[in-house]
Amino acid sequence: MGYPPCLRSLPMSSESLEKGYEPSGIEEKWYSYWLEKGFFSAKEKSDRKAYSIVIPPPNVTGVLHMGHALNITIQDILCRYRRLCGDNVLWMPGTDHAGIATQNVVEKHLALEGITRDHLGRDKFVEEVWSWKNNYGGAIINQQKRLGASCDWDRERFTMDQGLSDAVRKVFVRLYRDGLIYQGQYIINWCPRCRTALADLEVEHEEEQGFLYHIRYPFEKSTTGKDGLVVATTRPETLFGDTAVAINPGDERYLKLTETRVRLPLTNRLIPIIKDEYVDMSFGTGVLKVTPAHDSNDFNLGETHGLERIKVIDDDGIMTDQAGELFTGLERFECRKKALQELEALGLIVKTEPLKHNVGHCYRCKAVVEPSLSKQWFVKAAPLAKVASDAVRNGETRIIPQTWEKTYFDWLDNIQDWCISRQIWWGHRIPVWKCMECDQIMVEEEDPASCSLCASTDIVQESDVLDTWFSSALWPFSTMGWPDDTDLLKTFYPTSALVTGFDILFFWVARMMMMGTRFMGAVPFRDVYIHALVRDEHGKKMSKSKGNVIDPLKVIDNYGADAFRFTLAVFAAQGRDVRMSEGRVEGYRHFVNKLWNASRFALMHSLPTSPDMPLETLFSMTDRWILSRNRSTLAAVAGGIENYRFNEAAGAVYHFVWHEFCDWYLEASKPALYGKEGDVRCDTAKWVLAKVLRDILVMLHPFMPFVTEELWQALPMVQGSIMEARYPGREDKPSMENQGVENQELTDTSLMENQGVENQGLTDTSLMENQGVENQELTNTSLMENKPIGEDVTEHGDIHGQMTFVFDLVSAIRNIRAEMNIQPSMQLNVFMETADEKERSLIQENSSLVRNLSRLDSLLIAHQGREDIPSTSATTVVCGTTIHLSLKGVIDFDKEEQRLGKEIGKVTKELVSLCRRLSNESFLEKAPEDVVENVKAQQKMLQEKSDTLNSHLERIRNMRG
RNA sequence: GGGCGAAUAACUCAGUUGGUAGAGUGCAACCCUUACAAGGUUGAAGUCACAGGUUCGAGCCCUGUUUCGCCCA
Repeated sequence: MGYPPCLRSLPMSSESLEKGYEPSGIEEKWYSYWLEKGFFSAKEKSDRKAYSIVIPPPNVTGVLHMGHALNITIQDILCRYRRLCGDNVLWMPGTDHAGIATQNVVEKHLALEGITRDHLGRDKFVEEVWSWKNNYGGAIINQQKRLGASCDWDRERFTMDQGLSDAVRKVFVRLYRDGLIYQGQYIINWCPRCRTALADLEVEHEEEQGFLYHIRYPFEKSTTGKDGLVVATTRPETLFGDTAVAINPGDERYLKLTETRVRLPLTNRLIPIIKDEYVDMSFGTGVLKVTPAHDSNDFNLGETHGLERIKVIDDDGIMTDQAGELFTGLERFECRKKALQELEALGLIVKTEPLKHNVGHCYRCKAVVEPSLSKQWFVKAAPLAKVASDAVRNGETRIIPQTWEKTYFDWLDNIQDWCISRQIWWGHRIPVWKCMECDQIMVEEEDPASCSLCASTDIVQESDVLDTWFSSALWPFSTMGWPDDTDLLKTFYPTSALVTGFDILFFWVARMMMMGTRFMGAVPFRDVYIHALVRDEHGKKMSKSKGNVIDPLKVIDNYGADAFRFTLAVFAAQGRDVRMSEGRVEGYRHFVNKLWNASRFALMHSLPTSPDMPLETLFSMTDRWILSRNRSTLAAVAGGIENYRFNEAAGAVYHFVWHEFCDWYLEASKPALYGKEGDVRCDTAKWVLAKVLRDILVMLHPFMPFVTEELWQALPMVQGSIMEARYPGREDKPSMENQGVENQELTDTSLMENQGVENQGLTDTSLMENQGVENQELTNTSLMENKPIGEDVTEHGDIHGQMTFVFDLVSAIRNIRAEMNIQPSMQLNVFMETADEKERSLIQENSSLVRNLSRLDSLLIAHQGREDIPSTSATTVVCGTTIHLSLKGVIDFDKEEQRLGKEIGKVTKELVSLCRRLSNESFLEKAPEDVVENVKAQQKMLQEKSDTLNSHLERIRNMRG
């Protein structure tokens, strides 16, 4: 055996780790190492199972916020985990061109120099935007890298790239030819500040305090002007565009009305009184002013009644000359004020009452949106939506958590046509040409040179561009080279998962589903994982302290990317809101440090340089226990990630590392590691230590890539990067696709099945781990395999339960020490008695462990009922074992009495609750047998405990008395 | 107006087939025990928003109420 004697194992002074973990420097180092090695690169063709994710492309103008950080972290966890499973992983990164937002940014930029886009002209302006994009755009990409994102950066895409633009064009032309894109004159949402149409979705409704104005419209034949119909409106300035007033035919108030026309105030126009069921009798006066050019409902009413449409507000939000001399040229809200003044003067304002109502705002610039009549391009959405919605109904795509399916269905099943034209310059220009000679319309993939009908060369391209979301909708396949039938598409489409916040479920997810099913004939992703949102500065809600926005990059600076990521993984489980708490990140930074120091400790003990288990091994119970816990944790973490329960995965490994590995195993194995139990035990303990630490790093790697790599590199028995490691028990698992989440739960047994996998067919990367394994037949087992070392169940019962008992003994003694204020330095003598043979042998087998961990001088074990119980002792009970701490000369009877009283109180309380259940006949009758048995056993044990404690209390009192 | 979600320890939040509540931070006491004071040991702390119901048993299921938030019209 080539292992150095334990006694010679000295700390590796030169190579030993720093005392605390310092992320800065380390993160940069490993990130560039990974890039150099090409670990993030996907193989276009591979025998390995494919796993793919396309990133939700952030705006090219964007900067990383908490929402992005959460989103990126989750995707990175998935991708890194799948690589550890041996999958061929593609994580496609990129940005979108964010038409309106980017144009706004560049316009502001130019404004500083006193330049407007009109000065420049379209071509020059677009050039400016490109140059801005190339200089300043995509800052977010580098910010994503700081988080550790393992995207395949060589494939980074931008929605305005040539290939993606070609895809956009092809899709537009096909949809047009299929009759699913049309141009039409409808009411759309107009942003007067951005000077463009918006889709319905791009309007944010906010409740505002406004007024409901009751305005009298005199009857045509009124002589006094005092009789007429009173309309109620929140928008008096649109009055100039009224072409009717409407009442409900069933409205009793107006049954006897004979008048047919009213005179529109502030103008001389006469407008008809129409009747329509649509009118809501309960709102206001029951009389509706109808403005077909500035309200979508009025537009529909105008359609059925053949009303004129008069536009009174122009594209800049200024009143047109249709508003009459007095009001023309006024800004729309100025006009409202002035019109009210005038109406007041004329005595036509009947009433003004406060009203909370919803006002639409532009989602880009927050200006109040103007519903306006306009000629725009639309996608006929219903047929596409049907397919997209059915795909989820059939289970071709799963939405997780499932509750979001309802929202998804509701929207798609009631979908409105999608306004896709934008009156801006930055974006994909609509591929439609019009012949100025013969009005022929041409919709082409290639720019036409002349009219297809009359051959005139006087043709003009549509000036509008497409909605950015139109190109984003193609993202899962346009980024992979569609319309070409590329290897990338063959390998990675449909993608495995999409990870996003619910805020773009409609904007993006639903539309990708529509386009994917239409053009690829297959859904774009198998799973959609919807995570919580971290609301920020504009987010309606952050923290109580106002305006307290936390910058993710600052968090990384302060706590390290690993701690931050781990925190986000824990947050991922939450509902719809995440409130970022820096304190929590700090807590998990402590965890990173804990891991660091545990590794540091391990490395001080000259871990084996070969992954093979020593020939001669002697596992202690603690060894078997930690190996068993290690296996369970591997399974729990894998299951958590595979089922998108990141908090469970993170929680499982956290608990294992800190509260099992560090708190118990490391402490328990110290004597062996320090050579106090002989060479064989020393080698065995080191091997177990190395094995478990190795697995811990692997299971933590998806969450904390940097520190795990740093530590991995320090491990003597592994080679290469942790990114080349394999997740124990998960190698070459069959595809998860088409399996229900419920069925994916990993169990210990499923891990066992993969044990003893032959090393023959390993891929080149995994070979690295097994270098130096020359003599297979001589080695028992390797660190890298997951052989069933340390069975969970022995002839005495389960190892976990057994060790829990032993640890409870230690805790019980510590408890007494603390409660009795006994100095830690004071070595005690303990006497344990039990009638239970199993407990007795457990104590015996672990007596040195118990002595070490609870600082005992001596530990005596005996059958119950012995007479030589130390007279001055403190007593407690664990399961069937009574523990007596000899406190000769130092016992404080008051304290002991107090302590016993407290403990008895606790036990009694539990006992009462148990007895109450057991005395309930229907409980005994109806509850499952195992539950009843369990309760009975508990009751018995607590009763014994109570008796023992009471008799001891008695004795103490006697002693004192 | 329709829909969805939240209410659990002082704070931020977990808690998936209903079996008697957990984590991080904070708090208290004691400890520089040779990996870690960013640590260790021990402890205190919850009518699981409210009111009913189903059940042997409800944080969890059902009904209603209150407060807050979001989405859609």
